[in-house]
Amino acid sequence: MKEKKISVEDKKLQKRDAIIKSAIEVFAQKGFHNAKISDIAKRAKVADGTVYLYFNNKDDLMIQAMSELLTEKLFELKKRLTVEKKAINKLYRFFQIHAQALTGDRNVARFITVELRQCQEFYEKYPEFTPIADYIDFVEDLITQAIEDGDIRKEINPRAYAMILLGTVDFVVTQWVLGKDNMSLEKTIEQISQVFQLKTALLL
Amino acid sequence: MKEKKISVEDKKLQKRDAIIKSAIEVFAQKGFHNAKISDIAKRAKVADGTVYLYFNNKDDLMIQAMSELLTEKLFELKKRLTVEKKAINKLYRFFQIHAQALTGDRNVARFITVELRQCQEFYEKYPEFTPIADYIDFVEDLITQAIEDGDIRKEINPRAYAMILLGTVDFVVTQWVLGKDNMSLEKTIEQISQVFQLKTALLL
Amino acid sequence: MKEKKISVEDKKLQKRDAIIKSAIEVFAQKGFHNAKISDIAKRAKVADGTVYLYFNNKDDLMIQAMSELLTEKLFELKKRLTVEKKAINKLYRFFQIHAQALTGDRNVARFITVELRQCQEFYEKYPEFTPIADYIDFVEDLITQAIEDGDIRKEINPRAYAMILLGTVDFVVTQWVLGKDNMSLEKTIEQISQVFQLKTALLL
Amino acid sequence: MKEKKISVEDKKLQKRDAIIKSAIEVFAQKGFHNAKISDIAKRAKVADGTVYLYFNNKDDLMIQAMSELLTEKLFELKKRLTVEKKAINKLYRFFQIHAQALTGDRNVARFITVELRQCQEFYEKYPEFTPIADYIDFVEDLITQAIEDGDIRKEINPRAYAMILLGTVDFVVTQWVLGKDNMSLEKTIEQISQVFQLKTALLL
DNA sequence: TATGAATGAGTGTTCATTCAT
DNA sequence: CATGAATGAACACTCATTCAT
Repeated sequence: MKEKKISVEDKKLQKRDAIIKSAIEVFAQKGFHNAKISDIAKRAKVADGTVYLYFNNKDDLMIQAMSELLTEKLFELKKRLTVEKKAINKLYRFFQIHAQALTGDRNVARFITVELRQCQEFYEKYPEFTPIADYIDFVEDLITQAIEDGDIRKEINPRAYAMILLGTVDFVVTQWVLGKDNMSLEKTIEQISQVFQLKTALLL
Repeated sequence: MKEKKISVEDKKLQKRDAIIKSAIEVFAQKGFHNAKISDIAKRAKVADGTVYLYFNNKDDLMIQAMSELLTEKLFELKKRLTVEKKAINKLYRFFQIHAQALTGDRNVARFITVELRQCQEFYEKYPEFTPIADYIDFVEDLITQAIEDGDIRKEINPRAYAMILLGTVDFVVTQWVLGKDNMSLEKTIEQISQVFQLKTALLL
Repeated sequence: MKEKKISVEDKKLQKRDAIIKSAIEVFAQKGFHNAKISDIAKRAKVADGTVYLYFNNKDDLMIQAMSELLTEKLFELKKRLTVEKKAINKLYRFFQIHAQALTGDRNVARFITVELRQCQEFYEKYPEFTPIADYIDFVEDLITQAIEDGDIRKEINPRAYAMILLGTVDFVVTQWVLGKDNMSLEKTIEQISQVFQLKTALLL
Repeated sequence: MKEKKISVEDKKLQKRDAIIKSAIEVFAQKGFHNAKISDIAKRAKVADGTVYLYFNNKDDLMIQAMSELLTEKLFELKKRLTVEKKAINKLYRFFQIHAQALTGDRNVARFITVELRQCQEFYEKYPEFTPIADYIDFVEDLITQAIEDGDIRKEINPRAYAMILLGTVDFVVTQWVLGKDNMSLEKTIEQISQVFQLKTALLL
């Protein structure tokens, strides 16, 4: 009985996860407005109507898909950073790892850099939806720690520097996603990374 | 006679400009996909069909509106930078002026930071549409000059540094546009500017 | 269970048939270009979108409506001709029955004589759409048989004679449909029929 | 003065004729509904608005273009038939000449066989528009004369026989225009012509 | 007369959402 | 819970017609 119940709930979760997974893929490939619920349902192997058993509407699906994707990516990223002990080192690996994480899947990269923005409607409708805030907070914390460690000058504003780092990743990945940068992404990341390290070396 | 001719041509230009202006406003407020041609026409005080006398279709209107806006903004920006003689100074004023220019009109800011991205479709359909490339090139040139002037270390890759600068502006403005940054835009800009100047002081 | 299943499938067929029926009526009354999908949908008592569940587009609906109508009419016609044993008799009844069949429904008549032609676009787009070919083949076969029976002189080209017969029906019905023939359709048919019989009597 | 006046009127006529000529060409090529006034105007080298100085609207232009074309064709046809003295001979040459006249220009043929029909709207709106009636009357007269000459049996109804002849031409040309008849038009015409002559020989 | 820029009504088609089964 | 057939609102774009010049 118990097992059965669990199995039923598992099925529920499985179905919801399948839809989220499909949604991320389809939204990423086609963009929010060009993505069709029926495409997402088909890919998740459920009926169109089933999507509405788990999500209120297309907006809701988008928001939940994004939240989940970003949460997951941030979680993975944090895990990979545990190998570094010092905040300053975590910081400079963050840049590379974050960029490389996106490089692995152009669709996901597109989803995060492009789609995430176009949804002002969402931000207005759902003010609690603050997907990038967690990233900013995380990086800001690292910088604060590095300052406390004496690895970054205390004159530097942590939030400001966080935005420089995140903004740069975002911009570079966007240019790559939109296919407007002839330089290879990896090479660009490397060059920028060097600039940051040059500067930071001097910031000590 | 001559005046009449001019007046007719002026009217044409006025009408086209009015449509472009409306398009920028409506696209910025609603986003490309939610913007209706009839809204744009109404705001420009012309008939729906008139839009199609000046533009091939909605895509074309979007692209021309963007191109014109970006060209105009870049032109203004360059003009304002002429007061500075040294490249390094131009560079550090660029950041502030560019950000302030966007601050002046939230719609314009949203248009450039948000809409400009969502149009991967455009970039695929119209590869000749490279609106940000001019900005990157301009900043890159300034950096190259500053390096030649001996004001920035020659180890720094100009393109990489250009992307750091532009990416940061873009990110900050985006956060402001999407209403997710509680700090005032101006203050953020100021703080980031200081970080850059700190670094660059050390870059000498 | 079984009945339920059948009933569902029946409903589907009923809906498709209702749309085809409406399409024939509306296309016949207004002509292809002036017929609105919404008119057809309304008459079939379905939503506009429902039409697109059963047909790809307006062209497709037109082609399928025509095909179905012509197939059905030809089937009925053949059935009614079975009472005649000899090909020559079938042939001379064909003319009358075909004409009378059209007389029964001016809309159907108009559809077949008028709309069938205006669709050169269709013939170019969909070369496999050959609605009248079956009619010509059928009549040609009858004539060939009549020749073999010795009821029509072997000097007569079957295809040529088939076109005379079909062309005449078509023309007469067209004149009637377009309301340009004051003589009653029935009377005209009768008179022409006599001419054919006169001739054929002599053809023996 | 007088010459000038005439010249002005000539210009008027020239312009009107140019528009009619263009209309026939464009209507024939694209069909009534797909033909654009602007296409016709461009081909006639006048402004769009100029068309409306000579014709009330698109319908009117269509009707006048058709009338003029048919009148002209019938006039030419009658002239070519004057070489024959006997009605019966005129009759049997009519079939060939009429068909050949159409063969010369597939667009004109399409115009007459296809477009002429689809305009039930016209026939309803403008009952005085009876373009084919003249053809029927002409052929009917020839048959009546042939009967009077003793070349066709008096049992034959002239109107009925006229419709057989005209219907056959119409059908054959239509099949050719719509590209559904593999046999060459000329050959078909020849074969049908033989059938008629066979029969008529016996009608004496 | 002649022009052609401007108009705006008109429509095929899509797709998020619902609900009877 | 799950389905997927049905719905119908929404919208880009066309083009016959007008009218100020």
